[in-house]
Amino acid sequence: MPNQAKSKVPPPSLARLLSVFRLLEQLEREGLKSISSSELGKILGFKPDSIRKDVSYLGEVGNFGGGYEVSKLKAHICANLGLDVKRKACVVGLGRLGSAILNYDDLRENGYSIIAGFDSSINKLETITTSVELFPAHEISDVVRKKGIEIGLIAVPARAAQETAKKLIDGGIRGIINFSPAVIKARADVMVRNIDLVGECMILSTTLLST
Amino acid sequence: MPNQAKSKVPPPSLARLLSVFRLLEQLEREGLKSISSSELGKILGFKPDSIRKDVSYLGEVGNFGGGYEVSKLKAHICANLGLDVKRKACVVGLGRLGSAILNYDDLRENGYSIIAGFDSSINKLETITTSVELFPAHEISDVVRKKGIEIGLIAVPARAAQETAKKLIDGGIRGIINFSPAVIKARADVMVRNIDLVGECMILSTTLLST
DNA sequence: TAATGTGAATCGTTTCACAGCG
DNA sequence: CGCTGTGAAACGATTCACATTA
Repeated sequence: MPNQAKSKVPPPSLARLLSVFRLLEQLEREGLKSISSSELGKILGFKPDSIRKDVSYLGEVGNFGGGYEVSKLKAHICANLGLDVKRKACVVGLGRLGSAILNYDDLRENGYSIIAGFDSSINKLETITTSVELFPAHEISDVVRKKGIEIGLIAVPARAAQETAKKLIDGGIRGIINFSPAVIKARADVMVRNIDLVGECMILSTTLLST
Repeated sequence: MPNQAKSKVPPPSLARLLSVFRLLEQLEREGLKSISSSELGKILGFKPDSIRKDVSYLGEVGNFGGGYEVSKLKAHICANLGLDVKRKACVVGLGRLGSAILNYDDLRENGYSIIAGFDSSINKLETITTSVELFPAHEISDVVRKKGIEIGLIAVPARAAQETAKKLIDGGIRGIINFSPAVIKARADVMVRNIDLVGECMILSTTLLST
C-alpha cells in the first residue's frame, strides 16, 4: 500500500510538484478547501495541463467535477515523494553565507534539522553565536557518520569545495548542496546539486543583452 | 560583425556554456593553452558531444586536429553571450542572507557591481557596516531608476517578495533573482530566476528516499 | 457542466554517427 | 590520425484533444 514511488516522475515534474506542495501548505493554513489545476497554474505560473499530468504520475486524487481537495492532494504528494521524512543536515564553511544558511528558519520549518556546523578556522568557531553545535573541519567525516547526517550544505571557497565534499562523502553523506562555483565530483550514489549565484546572474545578463 | 547572438541557443546549452566559460577563465589563469571537448566534459561532468554542439551554436572556433584554444574559446563565448558587459545590481532585504550577498566577492569578480542595498528597517540600515550605499525600502524604485540598476536580488521574507518585486519593476529593473520561496509575478520583459534552498533540499530528499 | 486523467501529437534536447579538416 | 562540427535518430517533456466522471 505504501506506494513506493517508482522514480518514474520526470525531473521537471518533480520540481513542479514540490512547488505545488508548498503552495498547498500555505493555502491549507489560509483555510482553503479545494482548488483546480488552472488555479494552481495561475498562481505558480505553470500550465494547468502540466500540473494535471504531474499529479497523475502519483495516481488519482482529483474530483472530476470540482478540482482537488487541498489537504488530500497535499497528503498525496507528501506521501508519494517522501516529504514527511525529517532529514539531518550540516553546513560546512561558516562565512557570511554559511552563517546565514546555518540559521535559515525556512529549512527547519520544512523538516530539515541543521545539527552541525563546520569551519577550518577555530577562531570562527569560537566567535559565532548559534544554537547549532560547531566543529572543526577535520572532524567532518566523524561527525557526519556518528550523527547520521544525510545532507551537507557546502559554503566554502571554491578551492576547498572538492576536499570538503570528500570528507562529507567519507562520512556517508547522501546528498550535497554546493553553493561554491566549483564543480564537485562525487560517487553516483551521492547526489550533488549546485546553487550558483554568479551563474544565475550570467543567465540573466545573457538573456537581457537585448537592451 | 558584433554577432548579435540570436537567442537560438537552447537554455540547457546556455547554462553549460556559462560553466565552460568560467572553467576556461580558471584554466587560462593556470596557463593552459589548449583543451579538447572531452577534457572539458570530464572536468565539468558533461558529454563531449553536448559541449561541441553547445559551442557550435556560437559558430566555429576549434582546431580540427587539436581541440580548442583556451583564450580564443573564452573570448568567443564571452563576446557571443555578452558576458563582457558589466551590470549594476542591488540587494533588497539585509538580513543574514541579504548581507552575505551584499558582500559576495564572486559577484564583483565576475562583472556585477552591487551598488545599493535596501531594507525596510531603518535600524538595520544604520547598524550594517558595508561599503555599499544603503537606502530605506520605500526608495527602491527611485534609486533603481536613477542609478540604472539592471539586476535585483531579493532576500526578503516570502510575504514581502511580491511587493519588493513590484518596486524593482517600477524602477525599471531588467532581471530579478529571488531567494525567497515566494512566487513572483513580473511582466514578460522582466526575467525572474528563483534560488530556492528548501526546494533543492526537497529534491535531494525525494531522490534519496530509497535509503 | 466543469474539471480531471490520459493517450497521441508536438516540440526541444541529447545522443549518435560520421564527414571534414589540420 | 584525432578531434571538431553537424545532420539524423532517439529520447523525453510539454501540449493538445477528448473521453470520463461527479
